[in-house]
Amino acid sequence: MNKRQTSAQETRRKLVTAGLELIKEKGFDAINVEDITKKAGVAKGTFYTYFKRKEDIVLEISRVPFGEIAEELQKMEGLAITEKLSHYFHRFMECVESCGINVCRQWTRDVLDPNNVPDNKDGQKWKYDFEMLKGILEEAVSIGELKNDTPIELLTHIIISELYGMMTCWCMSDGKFEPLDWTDRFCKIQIDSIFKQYIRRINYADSKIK
Amino acid sequence: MNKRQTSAQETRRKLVTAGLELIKEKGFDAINVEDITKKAGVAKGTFYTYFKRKEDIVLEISRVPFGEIAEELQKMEGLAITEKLSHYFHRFMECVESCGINVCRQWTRDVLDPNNVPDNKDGQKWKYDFEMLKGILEEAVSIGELKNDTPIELLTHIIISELYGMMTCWCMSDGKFEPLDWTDRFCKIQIDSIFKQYIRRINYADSKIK
DNA sequence: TTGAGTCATTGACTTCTGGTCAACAATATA
DNA sequence: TATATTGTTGACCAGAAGTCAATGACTCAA
Repeated sequence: MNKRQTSAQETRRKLVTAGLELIKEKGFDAINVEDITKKAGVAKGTFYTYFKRKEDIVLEISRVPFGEIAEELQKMEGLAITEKLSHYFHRFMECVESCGINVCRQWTRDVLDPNNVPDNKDGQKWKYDFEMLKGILEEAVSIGELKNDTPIELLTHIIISELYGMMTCWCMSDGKFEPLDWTDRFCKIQIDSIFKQYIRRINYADSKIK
Repeated sequence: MNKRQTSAQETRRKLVTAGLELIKEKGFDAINVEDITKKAGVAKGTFYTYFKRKEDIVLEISRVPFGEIAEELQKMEGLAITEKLSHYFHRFMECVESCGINVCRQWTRDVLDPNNVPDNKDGQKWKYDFEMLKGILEEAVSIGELKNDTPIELLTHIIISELYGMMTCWCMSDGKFEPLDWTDRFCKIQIDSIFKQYIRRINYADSKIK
């Protein structure tokens, strides 16, 4: 990587960091592009070298924490799908909590923005989540953990719906309840209920999920 | 009602109708206030006689259909709570479908907008839904259908989370699946699972919810 | 070493739109 | 009929997103 590339990468990083801090603190709508660039120490126009729209920086913010979850799941090979999903739910809400309400609000608002049609089809946060979960289910079917007639697309939608429902509800209620408490008390029951009819594992009764 | 009041009511109605049509067709962000007022046949400034912010018209749109659901539920006195909720979920998604993706998108986006702090505390759509559901649960506890230690606030949050999760997911996937199909295949299982541990009814096993 | 080409950076500028407000006109009231 | 009230109007303002031509630091091949 030459000097030019290093410097460009550094500029991008500064923008993302400045953006995250400002959105966390004041909320997406309350700040403008110039606030971000000022904090990052660059000119306004530079923002548009790295992002097409003001909104695009929000997706960037989710990339790191959610990338980590994906890695963790790959290391869980062999574990029951309910355990993987339980981990996913748990970590998802952990990220939600650490990113804060303002960032999460914007993730969901952005996903619902009809103008948000990135060139890259996977550019939307929820599509990334969707593909990741679908992969887990497909693997479970392929190793015989789930029945062959499991409606993968539908189940994936259901799980995404649970996750975004929790996140949305948490934001709506202004962070009234503890996301992790929520996950513990609720998600596991739901995961159990969603999969009961499709699961094959003999040792299911011994699963950690109750 | 005198002439002035009648005419004002009519102007408001024209604005809501025009707004609904335009949002349905083009989406909230793609239209501006002048588009709405032009279609309604009034001047731009008139909009702000009736609504504080452009966003406020979206809440107005949900008032009629969701008001109807509330009325229906009041007529269901005596029925099991699972049946009431099943009806609620069903009718909720019916409204979601009939209002269309663009309107639903905006409902959720609006609920997540930190600037959306109407004077009237119940001015936010989700708070209306919340109070309505909480009322149903409270009644169920008072008549002994649910145990006294039922965590009403938490369960209400969970149900709201299910509803908004479904709606959000439907919008995200661009209306890919049938909302009512979703309700039938999924919600009933979830309702069942959410309440299982709190329900008292002897005839629960005979409940229509399976 | 050099100089032509590349590309990140800049910030003034354009464009758009949400929201305001003072003047006006239609209606109510005494 | 005169005065008060209140819905209506549209020019205007403010603010912010996004553009673009000029700049100059850096790259690389000769």
